[in-house]
Amino acid sequence: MLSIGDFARVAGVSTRTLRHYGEVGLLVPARVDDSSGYRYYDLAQLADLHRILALRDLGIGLDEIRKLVADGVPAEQLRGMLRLRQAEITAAVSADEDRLRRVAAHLDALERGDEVRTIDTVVKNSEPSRIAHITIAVQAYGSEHINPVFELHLPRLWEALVNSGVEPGIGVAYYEEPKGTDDILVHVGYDVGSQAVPHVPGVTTVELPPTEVVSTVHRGSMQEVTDLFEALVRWIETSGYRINGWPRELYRHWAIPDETHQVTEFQIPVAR
Amino acid sequence: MLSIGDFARVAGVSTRTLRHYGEVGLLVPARVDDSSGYRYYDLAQLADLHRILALRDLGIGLDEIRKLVADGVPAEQLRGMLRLRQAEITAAVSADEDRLRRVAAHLDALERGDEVRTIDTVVKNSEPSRIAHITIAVQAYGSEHINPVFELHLPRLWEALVNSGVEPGIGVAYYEEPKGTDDILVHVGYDVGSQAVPHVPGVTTVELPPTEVVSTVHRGSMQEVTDLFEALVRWIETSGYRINGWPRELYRHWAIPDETHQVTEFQIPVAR
DNA sequence: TTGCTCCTCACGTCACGTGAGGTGGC
DNA sequence: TTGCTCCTCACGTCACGTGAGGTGGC
Repeated sequence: MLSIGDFARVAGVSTRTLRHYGEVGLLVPARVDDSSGYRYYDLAQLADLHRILALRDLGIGLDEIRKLVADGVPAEQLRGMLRLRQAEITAAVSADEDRLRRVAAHLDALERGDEVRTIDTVVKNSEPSRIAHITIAVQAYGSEHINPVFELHLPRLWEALVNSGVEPGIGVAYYEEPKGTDDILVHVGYDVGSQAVPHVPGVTTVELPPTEVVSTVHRGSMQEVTDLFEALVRWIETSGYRINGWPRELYRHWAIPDETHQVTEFQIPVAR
Repeated sequence: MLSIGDFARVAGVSTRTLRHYGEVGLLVPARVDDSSGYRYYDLAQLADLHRILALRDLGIGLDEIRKLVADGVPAEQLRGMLRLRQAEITAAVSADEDRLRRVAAHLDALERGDEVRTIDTVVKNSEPSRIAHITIAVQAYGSEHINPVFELHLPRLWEALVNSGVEPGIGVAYYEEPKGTDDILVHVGYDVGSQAVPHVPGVTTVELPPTEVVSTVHRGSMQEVTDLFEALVRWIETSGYRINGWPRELYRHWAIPDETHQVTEFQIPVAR
């Protein structure tokens, strides 16, 4: 018979741990003194405690351990638990390795002194959206090519939608680079939710399915967002993701002419 | 201005999370309605939230994040945090990989149907101990060689100690295999704690320093413990440890002649 | 009037660590 | 009498998830 302190010392655990295991019925003292409440353990219980500690070390919860030892640790059940834990730990390792790459990507962006704070960048699932848009081909990115699309064509789309009884939501654009040409197709329009959109020449309605995206929020003017875009692409590559779709811009808060209050979300679909 | 639900949807978090961030002062709504208590967020806060989520994703605690964003996320401080997290995650990964090897070692023992339940095996730090022992050379393990040591020589050691006024603690043995010979040196004696041991011919007092050991508890007779010992060595090797000292036996509960209640702890010093 | 969104508590999670305040044997 | 060990509460941990019970606008 050992006192709780001696037993704890022999096993290399704290007395609090032993009391806790008693409380949850995992390992109750062989004898508890009636008057003093002192706990006494039998040395034979050292084997039981070892078994508990071994299972705990593998990351099995005390509840599971209790069931397991109550059943006498049948080989089949133990094998199942171990296989399960193997899968769980493997998943945890690869999640941590992914995380490690993301940390490295942020550090890399810091080192190269990227203007852009990649630390504002987040990986999330984009909401599904349905947009009514027009499509215009341009020669290159850069405001001298892009601006006309927004200034000439977009107001007409707005008008057409409103005239058809459709209430436009936030502005959305995505940039497609078809193979075999140098053109860039600017698709730009408005979120229309679940509203029916009557046929308007030149206007297409598409569903943007929900997808994993790397997202960052930009405040202010859309001049000079090319740097931000490039930093984002670099972050994606460094962090071990792969670009998996056309980049999008969501004009969350449209504020013309006071561009400083404008809020734009950039999204690039990604996959592992 | 967005309601909490809309803001949550845009950011891809739960409303509970937003309320929590408000509670802890990490991200308070731009406006709270006086009468209804409704929270309203500014779209400009989406960038702040993204930053919080990005840092959280790296495993940084909300408290740390609060300090960081309060200071405007200075590059130096951010770099420090990221480096720290890098080290922490790396440590977590390698701990998980170790764990994975231990799981595999248990599974391996199950597969080969080892008599011995390696699941009783635990890695712990042995208590430091001081023992007074005699040393006898034998030809091989096996009871026909080992038993005489215990039956002939050990009782005399006990007597000598007691006669010298020393109170022997538990029995301890360790088995040394010196290079260049086939002999096995059986060191066997008693724990003497901090008691002074007078000189007795043939008796040596040594400190067994605390060390990381793989330990398992055996109940019953010491016949046929060779299988257990071999399974233990196999477990050690499969689980990625390295044997780092001579194996020990601690006779935690000495019960002769009723050997079924005997409790022996086997320890093998290990390192990574 | 019926859904929908929003509100405020407040408990639960997991395995103990860490006091606080008190008692019994050498 | 002074240490030492042991005892029983009971809060704290971390970032929310999950009801419970209730309210205000379309």
